[in-house]
Amino acid sequence: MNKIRRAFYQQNAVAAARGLIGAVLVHRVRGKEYRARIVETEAYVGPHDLASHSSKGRTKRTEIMFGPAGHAYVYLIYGMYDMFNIVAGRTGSGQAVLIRAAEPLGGWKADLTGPGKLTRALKITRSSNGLDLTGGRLFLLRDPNYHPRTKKAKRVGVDYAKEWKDALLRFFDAKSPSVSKQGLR
DNA sequence: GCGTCGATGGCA
DNA sequence: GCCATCGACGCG
Repeated sequence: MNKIRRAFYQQNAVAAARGLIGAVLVHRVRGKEYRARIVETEAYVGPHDLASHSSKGRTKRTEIMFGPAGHAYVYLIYGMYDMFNIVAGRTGSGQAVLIRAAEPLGGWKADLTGPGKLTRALKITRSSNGLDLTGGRLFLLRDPNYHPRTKKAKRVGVDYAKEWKDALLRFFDAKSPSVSKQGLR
């Protein structure tokens, strides 16, 4: 398995979100290594996408989304969950991919069937906001031997986003039992 | 197996 | 006053 390089993340968010289904997420923290296969993602395609945080413009929080691709965008939601995203596309385009669900690998048991549960189990927190994902701490691997059955659907929890709320920008592996609860449609 | 609701904090 | 969520409830 090869580490995913910056050129991959520099694709637009839709291509990156689709391409990350089946990839392996690796987090090395406090002497442990957690691995999980990504089975669900969502694309946030830029400031014109009313569901995207970048639609609020450049603020302290969204600044990272407008930076170079391949960096982590981690933010707090509902006062208690960290959401893990990957900045995508050209620098300044305000795109990102939300990692929504995964399956634990390597004999490790965990429930990763939702974006909040995933970050909690993998110990990904806001302290990793801005981290370069081409480094050795938090990164992704492409698995040439795994072939997901990728389907697309509406994004979850974005009913406020007007004409963008029904866009088919969520991708999931129909072979996986670990898609988030809201996920199977 | 559903729908509803409360927890909880950063942000604009 | 929102939220890119989750788990606990109450139902019958």
